Order: sequence, then structure tokens, then C-alpha cells
Amino acid sequence: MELFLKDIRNVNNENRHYAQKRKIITLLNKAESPLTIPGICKKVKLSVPTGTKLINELIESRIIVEVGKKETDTGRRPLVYKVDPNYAYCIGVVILLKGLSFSVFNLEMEEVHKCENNDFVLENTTECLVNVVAFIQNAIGKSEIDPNKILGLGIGITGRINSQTGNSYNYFNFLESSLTNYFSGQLSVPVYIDNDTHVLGLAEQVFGEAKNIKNAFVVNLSRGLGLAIIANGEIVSGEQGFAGEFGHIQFAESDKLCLCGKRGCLGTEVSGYALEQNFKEQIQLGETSLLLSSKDISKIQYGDILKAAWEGDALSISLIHNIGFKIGKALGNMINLLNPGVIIIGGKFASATEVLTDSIKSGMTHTALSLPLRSCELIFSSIGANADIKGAGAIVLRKMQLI
Amino acid sequence: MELFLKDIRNVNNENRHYAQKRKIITLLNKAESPLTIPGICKKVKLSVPTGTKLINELIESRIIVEVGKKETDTGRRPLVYKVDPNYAYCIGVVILLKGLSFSVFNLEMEEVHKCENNDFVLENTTECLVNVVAFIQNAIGKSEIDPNKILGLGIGITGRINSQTGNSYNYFNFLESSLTNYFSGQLSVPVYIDNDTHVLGLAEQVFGEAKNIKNAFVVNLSRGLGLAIIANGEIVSGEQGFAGEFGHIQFAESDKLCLCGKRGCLGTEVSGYALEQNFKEQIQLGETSLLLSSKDISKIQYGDILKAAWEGDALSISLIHNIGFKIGKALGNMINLLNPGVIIIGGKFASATEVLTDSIKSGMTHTALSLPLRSCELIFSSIGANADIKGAGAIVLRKMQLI
DNA sequence: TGGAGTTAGTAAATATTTTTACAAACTTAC
DNA sequence: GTAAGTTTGTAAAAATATTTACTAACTCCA
Repeated sequence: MELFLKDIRNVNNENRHYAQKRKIITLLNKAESPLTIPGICKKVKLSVPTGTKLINELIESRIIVEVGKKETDTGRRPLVYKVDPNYAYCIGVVILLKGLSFSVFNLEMEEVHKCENNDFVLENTTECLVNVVAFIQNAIGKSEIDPNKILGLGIGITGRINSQTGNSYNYFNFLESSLTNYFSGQLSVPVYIDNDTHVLGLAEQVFGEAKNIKNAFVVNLSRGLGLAIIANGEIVSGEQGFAGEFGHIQFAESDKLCLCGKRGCLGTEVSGYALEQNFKEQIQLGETSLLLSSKDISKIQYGDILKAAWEGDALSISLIHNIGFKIGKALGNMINLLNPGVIIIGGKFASATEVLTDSIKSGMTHTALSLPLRSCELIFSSIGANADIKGAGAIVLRKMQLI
Repeated sequence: MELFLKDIRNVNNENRHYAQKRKIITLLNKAESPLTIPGICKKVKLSVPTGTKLINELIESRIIVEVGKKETDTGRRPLVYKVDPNYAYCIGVVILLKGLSFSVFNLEMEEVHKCENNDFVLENTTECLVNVVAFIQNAIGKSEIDPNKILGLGIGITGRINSQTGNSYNYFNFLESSLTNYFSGQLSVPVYIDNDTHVLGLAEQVFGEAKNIKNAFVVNLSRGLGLAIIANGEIVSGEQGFAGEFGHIQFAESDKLCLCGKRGCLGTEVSGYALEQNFKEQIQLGETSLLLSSKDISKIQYGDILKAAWEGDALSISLIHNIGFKIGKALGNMINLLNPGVIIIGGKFASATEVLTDSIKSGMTHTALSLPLRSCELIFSSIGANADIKGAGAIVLRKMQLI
């Protein structure tokens, strides 16, 4: 059994039947319900005797299990099979500027254990890295899953990441080897990495609204602004994995200095950070808000403003409207360039559906051509708060071609 | 033999050995030089006896031919094989606003016949469509190739095209069925269609500077402005095939009205048409140019200005510089979003290398983040004037998965 | 010039897969 | 409740592919 887990990790395995066995596993994993032998054989284009042989071998390896008979209208009732969800586990870790989270998922991507450190603050230091590793090791221990059953660990981290090489360019960039090498050395499991926005895009593609859609945008609108682009059914990572820097396109109306050193970055006007700044500016200009009655202005975070808008605070609504209109204009341009079938608003702003829908749409009509705009749907993410970590865990299954 | 040509057209052929035979053909087609039986078998993962059998069947079908022995340093010299370039032909047609061209290519994509109509003017009328068909029929006749040997016909046409359905939205949009259906009905060969920019991108991907590069932009800068985006090794067409409307992103500094009805489209400042307009404006403002000595101002076309710049005309150079800087800024944003490894400047402006290189690069540094910019190369197309038609012909081979 | 070493390609032996045939397990109709 | 119809899944037969063994064709070096 242990050997077989290693085989799964090795995607380019050239063992005799390996490719076909992986196809069977992937098929079962993607299927909504358990499948029959004839059904499987038809899909993977194998004869029933050969398929039966391989399936029996997989059962012997304990990766797939028989789960009773199927109800049919006619004929002999076939046995149905599925992947044993607890055959192995994958781990998702998300490292943000503020906050560190860890989840264990089974092969059906159900969360079986979770652990968070909300006090965590990301710093580009060895100490911080050591802390992250210790947190993960501790969390694995607490989860009580058999370490031999860990298929791999996927990390979503803020900043520029080369997911191919496993290098990080903004944080933990002081290592001699790649960041994935460091982690897998410390944790003794395969480690994969990507940036937080790509991870969110993967979650939407696998579990969310971008399922079965070949061309889509997933906007990660939280404290920062990012964009996962799905083109031809694949998440675009670009040549070094830097694709999606939507927050740093020069499309702002003002000339504010961005953290990246340039002026006019979209993120200076469209982001949680910008929302906080705008709020404080407006208050200083004499505007008023319900929020001030419950919280000190210096402690107000963009999450509070989103909440206040939901509760009807006029200033908050107007500021979010403004952000929606601006991001809509930028997205409209992107529609012209990439003609997506759907745009999904994810991240913390996904909850501000009512306030954002119309303003984004209005912004889009200013820039998008009518033909591609007409066929582009605007949707708000429905995966919920753990979208990012589910995406991080999904990296492992994606890399092993199981989903 | 005739039967086999039909088989090639039918990509999803489920005949016993068909997939493997197609693999062999594709391998031979893509290879720089003829291949040996052991070499082929290794690549397509077949044993030598089986591979030999299939190759012999392909030789019997006349699609591949033996072309002598290979010079080796040691051992028995193997026979080498290649696809018979004259086994079949594909046809490329390009329909622009002004100009209609036709070329026949053999399977090695060598042009074996060509035909142009420079007086052609594209109009959205039945008459014009009938003329195009007649022109193609006539050209096929003149080419003297066996009609049974035509694999298919690829059309590159200006305007919005859905290459999946074969529909055209700007020109010839009055038909009941799709434009490809109409053409293939009239011409009795499979017809594929895409817009002129995507066709140019395909040419660069298959024959040009984007070869082997997974993420690239191909700029089509001629009378209009378009962009073919290659992401993850594939040309992005978008959900309906409308991707690449680079000329209609709202990124211009001025507020000129565009043909699309919107204001601020990049194409109003960056395009051959804009160059003509700017030239005339400047002359009216009192500027002078060498061009005026040889040509009447009303008859000056952007091609003349490009030529004048090459000859050192100060006004032309300055106007093109300006265009370069602006497109550079727009491309810089795109670099942030898609992190391409190379940007290829194609179209008529590709010849203005000296004047454009620095200005485009300068524009890029204004908007692109340093990390993705550093690894992005700027190249000018080297395929030459027939890039578009070669790309149109290549659609056929691409659709049949031979390249 | 003629072995030693190497690779190509074919023929026979072996292994694998598919096809065919059929029994088992089921539903529905009469 | 039994016959007719359907589908599953296995066992034997047929087809197909791979492995192994071997000969042919070549270079290099003594």
C-alpha cells in the first residue's frame, strides 16, 4: 500500500498499467457518485475483462472500495466502486500577511481537521519561516492522521511565486534552495506552492462557479487585489508564475504612490486597503458614518466597512460603489482581451454582493465591447470563507492529476 | 488513399490504429529531419515490430515515404522516413478590408501556389461574398492541384469571429447557417475560420518566434490593432472566440471617438489608421515632412509614413515613436496580467523595428512590474509579409492535429 | 582484411488484451 | 410464477502486441 502512495505521487510513472489505473482513480474521484465496472471501462476505453483486472488490483491496494450495488431498471445489478476517501489525505496551508491557516482534506476534499493562527503576522525572516514550519508540524500532530497517508501539502502564500520552481520572491526569499524544497525537507512530504490568488482560482475552477467553464476570471478582492485568469480551461500562471497582478496595472484615475513603487496602480483605488484609506479621508473631509459610533477611526478595518455597508451605512456603500465601478471598468477591458464566460468575485469582498453587482456591471459597460460583454456572467463566489485553503489543498490533487 | 484523407480529416476517428498512426504522422511532420523506425517507435511508445507494421501501412497509403538511409557513426544504417509533402494540400485565404489573398501549401507548409486580388474591398454584402467564393474557386483551378488532395481551407478574416461555430459577426453575418458551412458547401472541402489576428498568432506559434514558448503575445499592428495571446502553450480565443480586442481597451489618453462607438479606445491612438490621422493633424499644425514632396497629403497611407520613417523623416519617426510608447504602456499592463516570455510585434509595423524598439520598451517600463518585465523579450516578427496567410493555412493542419 | 562492437530490422516465442460466448442476476409482462 | 428481455461479470478462444533471439548492415581498429 505504501508503495502505491508513492506511485500516485509520481505522475510520470511508467509502470505497465499505471496510466490506466490513474485514469480510473481520476474518473472515480471526479464522478458525482460511485461507478460500475462497465461504466468505468467505457470511459477509459478498456475492455471489461482488463478493466475488471485493474479495478481488482486497485481494490487490493486499498485505494478503491466497493460500495454496494446500483439500482437499475433492468438487467443484473452491477457493483459500484469509489475511491476510499480516507486512503490518503492532502493538506492545505494559507499564509497571508495577517493569518495562517491549516486544513487536512481527505480524497473527497472534505475538511477533516483544521487549525488557525489569527495572531500570525507574515515577515520575511527566518524566525517567521521557522514558526510556520513549527505550526504545520504541530497541526499535523494534532490532526492525528497517519503521516504515511499524507499525499502532499499545498501552500497558498501572498506575493510573487514561481509555482514551477517553488520559489518565492517577496517572502522567505532568503533561502538557498526553493521554498518548496525547504518545506518538504522539514516536513518529509511533497510540497507545492502558489500565490493566494491562483489558489483561489483553483478552488473556483474545481469546486466553484468556474467548474466546466473554459474561460473565466476569478477576482481576489480582499486587502489586496489579484486576478486568476482561466483560459482554455487552465489557470494562467505565465512564464514564471507571476500572472495575475491585476492590482498593479496602471489604470487608476489618481496618481497615488503604490507599495510597488509605481503610481496609478489599480490597487491603490481598488482594494481593502484603499477602502480603509478612502474611508478615513472622507471622514476627515467631514463625512459621517454609523461605524464611528461603535469603533475608533484608527482601528477601523476594511472588513468593518464591508459590514457597515451591509447594514446600510451610506458612506460605506458609496465608497464600495466607487470601488465596484472602477474594478468594473478594468474588468471590462479584460473582457475585451480575453472574452471570459464568467467573472467570479472572490475574496473578502465577495460578501458585498448587493452593493457591488450593479456598480461593477455599470463599470464594465463603460469599457467592454457589447458582444463579449453580453455573454459574460458576473457571479459572486459561493464557496465561502475557506475557499483559499480548499484551493491550497487542491493543488496537491491537481499536481497528482487526480482532479 | 482517398479513404485515408477522409480519415485524417476526422480527428476523432476510432479506427483500431488510428490514434497511433496520427501520432506518427504528426511526429514526422513536426520533426526537422526524417526519422528512423526505432526513433519513431521510441517517441510514440510502441515496440519496433508494431511500429514497423504501422509505418508500412502508412507507406502503402502513400502518406509517408522512405527517403534513404541515415548517416550514423556506428551500427547498421537505418532507413529514414518523412511525410510525403505532396500527399495533400491545405489552402490559406486571408480576407482584409482591402485585399484578398490565397495560397496553397503542401504538408510541409511550403507555398506551392499563390494568388492575390489587391483591388478587393471587403463589404458586408452577398455580392462581395459571392466574389470571394468565385475568386477562391478560380484560384483553386489555376493552382492545378488535384481537388481530391485538398485537406481543407483556412480563412483569416478581419472582425469578430467565433472559430468554434464558424460564425462571423462583422462581415458576411447575414447568412442563415455559419460562414464556414457556406464556404464548405460552395467549395466542397472542410473550411475553418478565425480572425486575422489569431491567424497571425498561430503563424508565430508554429513557424515564428513563439515556437516552444508557452506564454507569448503577438501584436498585430497594421491598419488596426489586435493581440493574439498565447497562454499555457495555446492561443486564447475566449468563450466565443472574441479574445484579443486590444484595440478596444480604454487606455488612450485622448477621448477620440472610435469606430466601435466608445471613446478612449487604444486603437484610436495606436494603429495605422491613427498614424495617418496624426500625420495629417501635424501637417495642418504647421509641421513638415519629406513625404509631402513625393505624395499628395490626401493620398498618404500609413505604409508611406512607415517607409518615410525608415528613410529618416523626422515627423514620421516622432509619430511612430509616440505610438510605440503608448502601445508599450498598454503592453506593460498586459505583462503584469499574463507574464509572457516573449512579445512579438507583427503586422505591417513589424518592419519599423529601429523606430519602435526603444519606444515600446520605454513605455513598458512605465507600467510593467520589474520582475515579469525582466524576463519578457521584445521581438519583431521575422516571418515576413505572408505570415497571415501561412497562419490561415496552418489552421487546417492544426485542426487536424498534424502540427 | 577481418574480428569486435554497435544498431536495424525481422522472425519466433511469449505475454497481454480483446472478442466471443455464456451463466448469473435482475425486471417486467403475461 | 414463469417466460422474455436486459445487463453484469467471468471463462475460454481469438487477436494483437511485446519480448527475446537472431541475422543483416554498418564502423572502427588492429
